[in-house]
Amino acid sequence: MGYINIKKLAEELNLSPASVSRALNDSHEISKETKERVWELAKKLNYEPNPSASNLRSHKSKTIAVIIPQVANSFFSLAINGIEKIARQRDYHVLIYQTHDNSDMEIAFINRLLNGRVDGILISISSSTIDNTPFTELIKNIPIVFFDRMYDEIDAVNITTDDYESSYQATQHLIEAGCQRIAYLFALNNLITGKRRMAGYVNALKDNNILYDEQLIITHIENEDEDYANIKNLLTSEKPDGIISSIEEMALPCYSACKQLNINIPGDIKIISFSNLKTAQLLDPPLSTVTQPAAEIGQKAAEILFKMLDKKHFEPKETIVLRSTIIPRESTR
Amino acid sequence: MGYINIKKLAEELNLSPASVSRALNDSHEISKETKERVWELAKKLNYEPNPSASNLRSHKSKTIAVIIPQVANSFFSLAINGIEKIARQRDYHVLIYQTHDNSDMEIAFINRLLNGRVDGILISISSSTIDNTPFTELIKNIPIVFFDRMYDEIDAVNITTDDYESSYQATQHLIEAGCQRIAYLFALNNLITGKRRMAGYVNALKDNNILYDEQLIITHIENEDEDYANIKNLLTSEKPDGIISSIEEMALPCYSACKQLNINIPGDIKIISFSNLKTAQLLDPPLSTVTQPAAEIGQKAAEILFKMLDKKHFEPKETIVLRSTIIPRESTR
DNA sequence: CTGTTAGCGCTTTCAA
DNA sequence: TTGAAAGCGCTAACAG
Repeated sequence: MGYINIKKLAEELNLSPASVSRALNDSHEISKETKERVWELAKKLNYEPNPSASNLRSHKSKTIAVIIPQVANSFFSLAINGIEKIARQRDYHVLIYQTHDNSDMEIAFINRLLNGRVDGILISISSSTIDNTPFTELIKNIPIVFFDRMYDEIDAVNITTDDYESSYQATQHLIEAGCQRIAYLFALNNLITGKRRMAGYVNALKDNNILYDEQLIITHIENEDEDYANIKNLLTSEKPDGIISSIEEMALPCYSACKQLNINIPGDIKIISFSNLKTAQLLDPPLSTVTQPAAEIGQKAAEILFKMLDKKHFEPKETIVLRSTIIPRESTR
Repeated sequence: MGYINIKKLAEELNLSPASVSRALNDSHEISKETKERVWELAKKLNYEPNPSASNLRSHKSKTIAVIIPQVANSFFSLAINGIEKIARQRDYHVLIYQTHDNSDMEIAFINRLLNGRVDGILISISSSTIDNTPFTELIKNIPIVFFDRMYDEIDAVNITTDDYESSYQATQHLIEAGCQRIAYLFALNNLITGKRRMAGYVNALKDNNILYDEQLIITHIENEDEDYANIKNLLTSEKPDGIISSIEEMALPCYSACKQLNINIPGDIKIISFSNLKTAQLLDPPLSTVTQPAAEIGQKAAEILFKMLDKKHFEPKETIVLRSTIIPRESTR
């Protein structure tokens, strides 16, 4: 196809190309009957407007970009799901970019998107990001919504979950279950997300008069084997009776380590993790989780972005907080 | 940005826009020193070409589309991972469309993509697809590569896995483990993928002189609750001692049902499933799997598509088969 | 309500 | 090796 264009439609209908264009875009300055003649022929000939031409002229790409660390991740794939749903409702197209937690890629992607390829950007920043200065400039040039992983300091539109509160509650949950030596698997430490989760843990300990012990903190590193070794070491030398994992990716090796060391879950140690694993209840034992409303976060982020695009001006900066759900599973065993 | 365009670069450099364009595209009819002058200024001014203008004129969008049933799925998210990797190497952009297994959406998406928005399409067709006639036309209009879920009958480029062989081997594995009444959880029944997996099961039974029993087949339906009820019913009334699940989405409820019915895995029943779950070994008990090389399939599909785009003609129709891995876990218990 | 004209930013002839 | 000119298909501005 593509052979059929507005000019041909116009000839066929004895109209000017401009009128055809207006009719196709449902302009109010075209009579209803003309519109219907145009629509009928367009449909009959299977006409699809050329997006490049339209975009070049109108400066609207009907496309948004999603920049995330990784697609193959339970949270992000669900978020994309939500985003795509909203985009489709609006007849928008969705571009995907993976940073693999490399913040340079992030900046490079955005710079490549400032030329009109997309109307707006949804981003979850990489955990290696420290310097936010490039972003303070970028968000002036294109509508951006941050979701889940965002900056603390810059004035942007953010969609996030109640990281502090849910982490606090998860800790409280373990304490009420009798844990006194609760270890914390620390990740996303450059991000406000990670800091808040940590703070929830620390404050819950304090409010329960349990001493914070640095020896019980393991910080996530890139290397899987080292991570695993560190966790194993923690389990043997510190003998915690509870563990909070701030990411799914650390809870799973922790499970393996417990099995290997013959540490009984939840008898010897209780584990709760931030996780969106659909199969959590089938793990051995079922994994207690802090589950984020991932798809809803994606949807909400997309909705806010479209609101910004509709209004043709940038939204007053705001942060929307959705609530996570704590699902304890120890009892089911 | 976006304010800086070729015309401005040309003025600044005392060159014609045409020469600047040629230099930026590394044309061989431009002197090396001119190219370098252009590149230097372009970089300095952070120039990014307007993709709409470029595409409108050159009919190259540097964009591919990925049409899949669902992002939030272990196989497809890994496949996207592989696709995005190759696309980035080629400086291409990746659009994502979810069909939610609705074949009408599929056709609608493709029709919307025939207007130059993308240079090529990677597609995994929906399991509800029966009629392939729209596709026989579509694949003449744009380069398309089918991956994992494709048509049997049409002459297209396909990337797939050894569904028949791996299913045969999985069945053989259960038989060698002593199973005699092996049930089959049948899905993707409209697709050649599903048919081949079924055929592998049937032929393995035959080659081992085990009677094929229709009562042992459960066909996947959309409704989760009904699926679950059917599986439970199968377990109680037919008492199989082995189960092959042709998709992950049926193996998981099967696990739950066994637990609920106090059927011991793998003591009373052995289960193996087509699955790409990274956490398979943490399930209770560890899940024996037929694992597809998901990311590699995505990569390969993208590579072939780019080969088609490079050659500017359509690839001779071919089917590339990658091998799945069978991972038995019963022994680890 | 409809037509005419111009031009978005780029690439591609054709000519020098 | 470079420049001038045309035009991809569409829509916005201006007329009428």
